[in-house]
Amino acid sequence: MVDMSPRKSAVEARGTRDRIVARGMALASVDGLEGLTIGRLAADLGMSKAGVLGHFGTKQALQLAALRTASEVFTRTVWRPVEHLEPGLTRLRALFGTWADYLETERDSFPGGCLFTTASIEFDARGGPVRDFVARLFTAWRRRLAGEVRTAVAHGDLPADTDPEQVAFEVFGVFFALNQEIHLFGAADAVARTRRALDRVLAG
Amino acid sequence: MVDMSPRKSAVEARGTRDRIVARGMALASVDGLEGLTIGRLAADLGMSKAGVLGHFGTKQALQLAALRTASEVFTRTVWRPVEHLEPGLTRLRALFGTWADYLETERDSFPGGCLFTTASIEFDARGGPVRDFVARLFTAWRRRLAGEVRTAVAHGDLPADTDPEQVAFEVFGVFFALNQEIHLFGAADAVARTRRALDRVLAG
DNA sequence: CCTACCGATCGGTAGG
DNA sequence: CCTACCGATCGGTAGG
Repeated sequence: MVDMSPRKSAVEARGTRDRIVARGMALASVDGLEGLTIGRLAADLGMSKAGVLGHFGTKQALQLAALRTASEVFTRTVWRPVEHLEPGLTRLRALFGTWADYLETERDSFPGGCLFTTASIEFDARGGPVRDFVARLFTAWRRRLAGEVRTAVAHGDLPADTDPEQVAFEVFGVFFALNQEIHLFGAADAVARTRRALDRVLAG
Repeated sequence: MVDMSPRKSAVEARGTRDRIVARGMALASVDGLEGLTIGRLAADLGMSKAGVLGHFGTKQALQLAALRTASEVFTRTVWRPVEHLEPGLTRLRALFGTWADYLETERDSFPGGCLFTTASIEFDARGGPVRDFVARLFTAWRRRLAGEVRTAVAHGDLPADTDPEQVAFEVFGVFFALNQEIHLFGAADAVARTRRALDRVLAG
């Protein structure tokens, strides 16, 4: 571990780094991970550019740090609260609820909308570590969601001929639509529409 | 009409403008409408920056021109081919086909994926004319799609209690998911998944 | 963690 | 449609 400053302790440096990442997530949510510039981030935080960049080395490392932390927020606010629930349809529906809440209420962390959706659109036609990381996140969550569906089928909560991957594909589509509804249209009835859409996906 | 060049006729200038817009659409599809820079566009076309910008005046006008032309491509390749078909479920299903084809095969025009989806994500947390134009496009297409659903209901092709706006919301979600499937994942079975998803949306 | 700096590129303009 | 240029900002580095 390299001490980044002669003036701040390791604990203080860690706190500064966390503040940078948190602000970076919010800025990237609005302007994209490329639109997230070191200069604006520094000005926002009252720091020098070198002070910001010193914690990461490169812009790409900062982008990856923002995505990694955002994925921890997602895990904490969407997956974790339903982990203790009874496996099957109960947990699946609860998951849909925390997911919709995440898109609706995480305005402080992601004022410009879901950072993963933004990053997916922004990097899907490029190569490199950021694109790979985004693809891995979506793949992992798709797989996990399909697993929840499979469990619900095994419990007899959903028809035996349900295709878990197909359901997962459709559920992601619904949440993409919800994200647009909230941020492009500012629609008030977005969550009601989403709930109906998800019910239909499950009804098969 | 102001002649932009002492050396090119108005017809030639128009052709140049068209080439700029076509290349701009492709670049914006990959790097976004902000990532579309005058300098790269000029270098790509073997022109000077001033030569490019002279046709539009500002970058924002170029962005709007790219979106407007892209919307004409969309109308020509998605809506127009089904206009002559029998109104109702037949036309609706044909529309889904041209739409999926547009996402799958318009790789020359939009190598980085659907420009409207990109623009929606990129501008949804901002103000200004570009955001407004994108929102108007989506609103118009949502309304038109809902109208097709309403027609299908009126023809007895879909249940009387079908909610056309709800169906339109879900259909857009499916196409967002298809766009990701193609460009982030490069998935081969994306169209089959999409067809199944759309069937389920219509089955209600 | 800062100041001071680097070359490259940004959107845009003047003038022809 | 071009050359030549503007101030601002980009990511990043040197050195402390």
